[in-house]
Amino acid sequence: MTSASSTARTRARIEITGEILAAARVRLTHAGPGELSLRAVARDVGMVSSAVYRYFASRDDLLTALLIEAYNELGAAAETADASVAERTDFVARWVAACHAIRDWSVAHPGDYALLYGTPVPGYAAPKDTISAAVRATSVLVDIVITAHQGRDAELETRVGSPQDLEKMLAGALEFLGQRAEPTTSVNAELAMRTIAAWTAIFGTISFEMFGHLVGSVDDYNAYFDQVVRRLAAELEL
Amino acid sequence: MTSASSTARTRARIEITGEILAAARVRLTHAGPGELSLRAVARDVGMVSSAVYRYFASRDDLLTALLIEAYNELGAAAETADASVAERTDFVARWVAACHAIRDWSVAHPGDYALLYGTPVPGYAAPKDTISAAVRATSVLVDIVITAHQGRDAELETRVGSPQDLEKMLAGALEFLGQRAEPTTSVNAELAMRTIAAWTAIFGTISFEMFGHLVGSVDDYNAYFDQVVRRLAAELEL
DNA sequence: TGTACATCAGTGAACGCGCGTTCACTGATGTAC
DNA sequence: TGTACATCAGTGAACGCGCGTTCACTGATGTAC
Repeated sequence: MTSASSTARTRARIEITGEILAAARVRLTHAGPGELSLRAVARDVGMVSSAVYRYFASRDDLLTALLIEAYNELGAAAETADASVAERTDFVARWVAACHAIRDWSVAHPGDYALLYGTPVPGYAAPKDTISAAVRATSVLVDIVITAHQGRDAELETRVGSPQDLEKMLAGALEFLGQRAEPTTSVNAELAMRTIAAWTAIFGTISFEMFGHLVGSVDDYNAYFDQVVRRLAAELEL
Repeated sequence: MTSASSTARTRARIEITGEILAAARVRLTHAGPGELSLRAVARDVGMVSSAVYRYFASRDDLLTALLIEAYNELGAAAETADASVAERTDFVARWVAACHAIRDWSVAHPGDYALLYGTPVPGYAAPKDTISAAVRATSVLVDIVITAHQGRDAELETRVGSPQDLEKMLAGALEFLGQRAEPTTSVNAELAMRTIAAWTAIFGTISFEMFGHLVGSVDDYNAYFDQVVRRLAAELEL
C-alpha cells in the first residue's frame, strides 16, 4: 500500500508537470507569451499534443502556471538576497542586494521576465491565484524601506504637491504598505510616493535594458543598474 | 499630362497605404505586434489579403512602417508640447509639457505604445530606418536638459561612484548628448547619468501604468505621473 | 487629339503550414475486497 | 497474496481554423508617339 502522495503515478505527475513548465519557459525565450504554442511545448517534452491536456486544462492554464512559477522564482531570489545580508540594519546593503537579485534573475530568464513585465498577453487575464506570487519581490523591497523608516524621529517632507493629494492618489499603496508595517504605525504618504517611484524605476531600468532601449547609450548594464539602485537608496533615505 | 507626384494612381497609393497602416494600428490595440495578422488587416481595409503585398513586401515591412509612423507621432507630440511653452527658459515647464505629451500619446495609443516600448517582437529586428524616428521623443527631453545646463557656472557633482567610471559606462550616451550640445561644450557625465535615469523612469512609469502594474496602488495615474515628472525635473536641476 | 503599349492595383485560387482542442482507444498503475 | 475493477497517462486521428505568401489573371490608369 502506498500513501496517496508518493505513488509512482503521483511522483510522475509532479515530475512531468515540471518538465512541461520547463519546456514552456525555454520556448518563451524565443517567442513572446502570446505566441506560446502548446503543440511545440508538447513536442519538446516528447509527448503528443493532446497529452498535455492531462496536466493543463488549456493554454491559458499553462500560462497561469508559468506566471506563478516565474513570479515565485523572482520573489524567492529577492528574498534570499535580502536574507543573506548579515547586518540587518544596513538597509542600503539589503536594498542593493535585493535589487541586484531581481536584475540578475531577469537577465538570466529573459522569456520569463517578458511574461511578467512585458506587454500583457492580449485576451489573457491573470487569475487571482497569481497575486500572492506576483507581490513577493515587491514586498521584499517595500519591507526594507518600511523597516528602515520604522520608528524614526522625523517623517519625510512632501516634496511636490500636498500630503493630502498624495494620500488620496496613493490610497491603495498606503493600505498595502500599512499592512506590512508595525500595527500601530501609519505610513507617511511621501515615503509611499518615493517607494512606488523607486520600484517603478527599478523595473523600468531592467525593461529598458532587456528590451534594447539602452543599446548604444550604456555600455555596462550591471554597473549602470548599480548606479540607479544606489541613487534610489539615497532618495529613499535608507 | 499629369505630374508624376499627383496622378490618380499616386494619390490613391498614398491614401490606401495610410488606410492599411491605420487598420493595422487599430488591430494592434487588441493583439500584440507578434500576433498582428496581415490577412485581418486586409479584411479590415476591405481588400483581399494578397493585395496588401502591392503596398508592403511582407509582414515585417508592415511592422517597420508602423514602428516608424508611431515613433514619429510620439516624437511630434513631444516636440509640439515643448514648442508650445512660450517662456523658453522655463525648463521645468518645457520638461513637464513634453513628458505629459509623451504619456498622453501613449494612453491614447496603447497598441502603438506596446509596439514601441513593450516586449520586442521575437524574430523581428527593426531596421536602421527606424532609428531617426525612434530618437525624436528622447531628443526633445535631452535637449531641454542640455539647454538648461548650457553655460551654467557649476557642473553637477557626481553622486555615486567616480566621474571616470560614469564616463566609461556612459560613453555612448555622452557622445549622443555631446552631438546635441553646443559644439564647444563637453557634457558632464553626472548630468548624462541623471538624464538617462530620468528618461528610463518616465517610460518605466508609463509602462507600469499601461501594463497594469499600478492597479490597486495608484488611483490617479495622471496625477501620479505629474508627481514623478516634477520630481525628476528637480533631480535634473532644470 | 487618338491610338498602342506598358504599368500597376486588385482578384481569387492555391500552396503548405501550425494551431488549440476533442475523442475513442490502449495499456499501465492503483485500490478494494 | 490474488483477483476484479477503477483510475488515469498517453496515443493518434480528426475537427475546423487562420496564417503568410505566390501566382496567373483582369481591368483600369498612365505614357509615348
